[in-house]
This record gives sequence, C-alpha cells and structure tokens, in this order.
Amino acid sequence: MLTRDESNARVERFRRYLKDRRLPVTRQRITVAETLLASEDHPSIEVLRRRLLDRGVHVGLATLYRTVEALVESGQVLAHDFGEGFKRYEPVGDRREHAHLVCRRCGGVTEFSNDRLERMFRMTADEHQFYYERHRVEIHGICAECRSRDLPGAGGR
Amino acid sequence: MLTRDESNARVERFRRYLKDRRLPVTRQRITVAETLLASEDHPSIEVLRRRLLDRGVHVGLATLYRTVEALVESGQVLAHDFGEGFKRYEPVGDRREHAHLVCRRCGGVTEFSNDRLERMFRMTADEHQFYYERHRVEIHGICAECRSRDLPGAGGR
DNA sequence: TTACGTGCAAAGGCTTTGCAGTCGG
DNA sequence: CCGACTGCAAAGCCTTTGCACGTAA
Repeated sequence: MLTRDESNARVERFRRYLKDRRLPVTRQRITVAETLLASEDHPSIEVLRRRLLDRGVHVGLATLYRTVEALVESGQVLAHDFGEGFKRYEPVGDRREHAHLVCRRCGGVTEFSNDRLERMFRMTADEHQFYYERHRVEIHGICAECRSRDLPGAGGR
Repeated sequence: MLTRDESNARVERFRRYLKDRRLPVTRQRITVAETLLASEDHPSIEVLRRRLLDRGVHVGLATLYRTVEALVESGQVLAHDFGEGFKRYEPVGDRREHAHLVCRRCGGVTEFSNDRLERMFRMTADEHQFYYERHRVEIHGICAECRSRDLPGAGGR
C-alpha cells in the first residue's frame, strides 16, 4: 500500500523512464500508471480494466497489457502469478520484498515480510552456487475471515 | 527423484486409487502414471507427451491432461506453476516438502528443503489467524552451470 | 452389458500480434 | 513531420469440453 505521495512519485518516475527512452508519454500510459500505482491490492488486467472504466476511461486491452508490461520493466510494478490462470500486478513499495498469504476460498491475498526469510534464501542460494535475484514465497490456505465464516468445527476441503 | 521401487509403489497406489472409486484402470492411465512417476524432473504436459511418444505410446492430449489431473488428485503427483504460462508436474516423494531454485537462463529447476522454513511459515500463518495448508517457495536467479557458461565478469540481464 | 474412458476437434480464457489510423515531441 | 502508439480484430498458447466410439470389469 503506497501513500498518495509515493504513488505520485512513481507515476513521475515512469514518466521519466519513458522520456529517457524517447518514448511518447501518452494519456493512456499515464492513466494506467496512475490507476495501477494507486491500487492497494494485487489487481489483474481485468480488474484494472474495470477500474479504468469506473474512472470513465476506456483503454484498449492490448494497450493495457503493453503499458503494464512497460510498468514492470520500468521497475514501478511487480508481476505475480498465483497459479490462477492469469497474472496479478502490484505497485513496488519502498519496503522490503514481501511474501503472500493466498486464501484458496476467497482468493484474497495478504502480505507479510520477514527479514530472516530473505537472509535464509541468500544463504541457500549461495550453498548451491546459485546467483540470487529474487524470491517468491506464498503460503496457501484459508484466511481468518473465511475460517470464521465456516461453521465452527467443520474443517477440511 | 524416486527410486525405481518407490516409483512402482506409487503406480500401484494410483491403481488402487482408481479401483477404490470403481474407475477403469486403462492402459493409457497406467502408462501415463508410469512415465510421470518415473520422471526425475518437473516435466510439462508437452514434455510428458514427448516421453510417451519416445516409449512408442500415443495418448490423446485430452486424456493426458485428464490423467495427470487424476494423479494430482490421488496425491501421487504435485502440480507447479512457475509462471511460464504452463504447468509442470512432479512425483510426490516421501521426503518433506521442498522449495525450488529456478534458473531464468536455462529454465532448470533444482530442489532444496529446509526445516526452519516450514516452521517459520506455520508460525507466520498462525500470526495472521491463517489456516496453513501448503507453501510455495521459489528462488529465482541463475544456476551455477549458466553462471560458469557466462564470460567471467559479464553480469547483468 | 454398461458405465466410464478415449481421441479428435472445437471451444475457452488469457495474452500477444498485425495493421490502419492517430498523436506526441 | 516521423516514429511510436492506439485500438480493434485476429491469432497464439495452454487447457478444457463435447461427442461418437471403444473398452474395462
């Protein structure tokens, strides 16, 4: 979750990223950047498209995919694949890399982070002479909300 | 990586799984089970299809997908999605749950496991009142082999 | 015998690509 | 002005589904 200022700063960085490569700064690109970078969750392309429509902006699906890809390449956005058959995107925060709790009931995603985790991964990579770039950690299960919605005592798949 | 005996035992378990549900034990299902359960890597459907062809067996793509799904449901096989646009499958070993080192250069996957990791995840889930079922851990980067193949000192994307 | 499996081909869901028209710098 | 973008539609890729025929038990 970015503050309003952080979010604006990231839009600005994206704008600079485009200018540095002499790429046109178009209305569509900026609108998509603003919408995605102001998101406090992990929207899919579909969700993003809907948010843009809610803002009264229509952006072609192809442009949307292309712009989100540019945002990922510019380093302002992270792409995730939680194995749902589509990707989700998330603004990059200034905080450290984090992991996800994924609820298989409601599909909700909660974040958590842990310094020890990162250290452990770097060590493990070293042990295998593996050059560490990034990690992906997900814990799958059922979130607190869905658990309490279930009848007490009725567990299992 | 399963031993030959373990692999055979798992085929046997799959056969029993089918019989228990009065599902026909067909030539295709057994061949697919044998081939996947004898695999020492994380084959995709496409790779699996090729391995079957190399054994001189043709299995329809639909049957292949359906059988692999049955193997996953029977608990003999794990499905992975490394964000490549397709799934990979892996025979379930008797060893503890493990994580993956994924090389972005050659696509190779190495396994590792760590008890502390599992304990840490259970604790983290607890902290969020999240019901822990399973986790997924991947470290992405470049494997030892690809690193040594690169010119020494020539790093970067 | 009979329910379920099998294989082909068609359809589906997400994403990418081709191309004519448009616009930023 | 020119190169890159945009939007639509078509194509691509992996996976699932529909259906006529075949087969395990």
